[in-house]
Amino acid sequence: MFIRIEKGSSVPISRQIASQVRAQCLAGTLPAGARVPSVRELAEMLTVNPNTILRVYEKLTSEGYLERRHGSGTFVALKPPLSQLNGQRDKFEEELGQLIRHGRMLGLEAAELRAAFEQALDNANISGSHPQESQGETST
Amino acid sequence: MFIRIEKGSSVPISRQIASQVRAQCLAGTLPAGARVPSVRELAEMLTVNPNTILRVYEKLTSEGYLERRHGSGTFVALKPPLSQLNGQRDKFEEELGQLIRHGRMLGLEAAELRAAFEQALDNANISGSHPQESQGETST
Amino acid sequence: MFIRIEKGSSVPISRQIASQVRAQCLAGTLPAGARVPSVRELAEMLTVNPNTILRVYEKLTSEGYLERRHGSGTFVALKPPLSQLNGQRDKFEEELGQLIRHGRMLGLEAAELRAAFEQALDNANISGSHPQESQGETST
Amino acid sequence: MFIRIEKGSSVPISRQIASQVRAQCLAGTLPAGARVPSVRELAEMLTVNPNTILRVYEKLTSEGYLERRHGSGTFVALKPPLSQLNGQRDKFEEELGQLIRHGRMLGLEAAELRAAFEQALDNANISGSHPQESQGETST
DNA sequence: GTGGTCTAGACCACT
DNA sequence: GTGGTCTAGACCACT
Repeated sequence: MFIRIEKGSSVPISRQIASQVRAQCLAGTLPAGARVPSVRELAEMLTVNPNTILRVYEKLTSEGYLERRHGSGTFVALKPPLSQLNGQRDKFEEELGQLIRHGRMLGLEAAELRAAFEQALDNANISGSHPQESQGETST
Repeated sequence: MFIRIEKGSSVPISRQIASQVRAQCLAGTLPAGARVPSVRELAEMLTVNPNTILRVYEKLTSEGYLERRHGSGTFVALKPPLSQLNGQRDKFEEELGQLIRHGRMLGLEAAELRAAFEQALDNANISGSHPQESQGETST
Repeated sequence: MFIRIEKGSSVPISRQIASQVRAQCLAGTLPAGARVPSVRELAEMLTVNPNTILRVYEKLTSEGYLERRHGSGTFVALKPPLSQLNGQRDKFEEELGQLIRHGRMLGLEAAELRAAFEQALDNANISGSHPQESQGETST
Repeated sequence: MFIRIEKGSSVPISRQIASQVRAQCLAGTLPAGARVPSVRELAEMLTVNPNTILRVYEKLTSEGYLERRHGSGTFVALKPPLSQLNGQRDKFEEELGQLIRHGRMLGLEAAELRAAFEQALDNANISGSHPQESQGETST
């Protein structure tokens, strides 16, 4: 399981972890039935208080994403709440909208915002062709 | 002054307001010396408790964005901390990166992310030419 | 932490508390890193509303005197703004000057002012030798 | 009438003026029956809003310090509330005590406080002999 | 009218 | 337990 924590962020660590686990369950990156790290393992991996991880697992279990099997570990639910995928994506779009409005308020132009977006896409390690570039490549 | 509050958001109202005012001060949308709505006015406009607004104004004053003049109102500081503009933009890019990684985790492809981004740009009322469209323009 | 509130004073409670905490941070009476009472504790100790204490802690945090750690308490900043010590002392002298001019306007003579001053020093629990007394000491 | 305003002070201008006028009435520096400057004159002298002066005069009149005679001006009351002199002096001592405790909290030693006090006395233009100096002079 | 201070109390998030 | 956010409302001070 890959989790990335932004320690400086104003978003609480527990939420950062929870939303990333949720996303990976919904996207299938964490396949149904897969075992996730134990509370202690993940706590150590992220250098976070084990209690924090415990709360996150508890919450995600109550939400139907995970299943805790006493003595054997924590697993991605066999039937994760896939119905929530669209809701999560809607929320994603909503947040993207807010963030872009914020960028606009900071005086960033459409072109600058696009540049930042493509940069961020690259950093997120997505290869997919970029419109401008592919256009240039093919037409030239 | 234009402020948009997302009441459902997990980001506290006060922070939403604060970051929007900060951005507008830095971008010059709120020019130095301009009077901002009174605590009560803004509270009414946003249907938020006046105390919440007061706290925001207090914080922004301590940060150097605003100036409160007893009995006459609250104003954009004559010398707003413009030096923070770049820091704010860096923070914006950082947040954009986080959000896009989140979208990726939700299984969204680069193309889908781009579509969502352009949609959000449109909604943010930015006309600037879109790559796809510019293609159309050149081809015509 | 020792705080003394003059409830009858025209100086708001919150400012009285703030200036005393500031002074103790600068003088080292409250050593860097030390834990200060929780919002609720101090509120109870001083029989003041917790919100008032919270505001004070917020302000002092923004000024760099304190650090709040969510869930674990409030602490004297590791690097308190010692640079402000001289400024605070200058302010002290300025206020002393104002007060003494006021005493003069009330018709108090230099001798009376000195008597009041020595009395106040005694009450402030300072042993340091008094001019008059030291005279006695040297003469004995 | 001599009034000194500290514009940077956190004490409102109106209170600074009021307390100085009160003190001068009680001390007799402003003798009973004496005419004080008109609202406009004083406002101009102190470059303060006339409304502020008006409020001060109103307040002091209601307290018995001044008398306003329509068409001819404002005067020190023929029978100013001298009974308040002791109360004002008590208040002065109380404030002196608070201030000295504050100085102590700032880490100032008794000797430093005394030096500041004598300095302030000098600045307040009081000649009265200083204990230390006079002692030194005579004994040496 | 403006902002400033303070109380009271609810509910949430974090360790 | 800790701090964080928010509401509701009183009363004061300043222009």
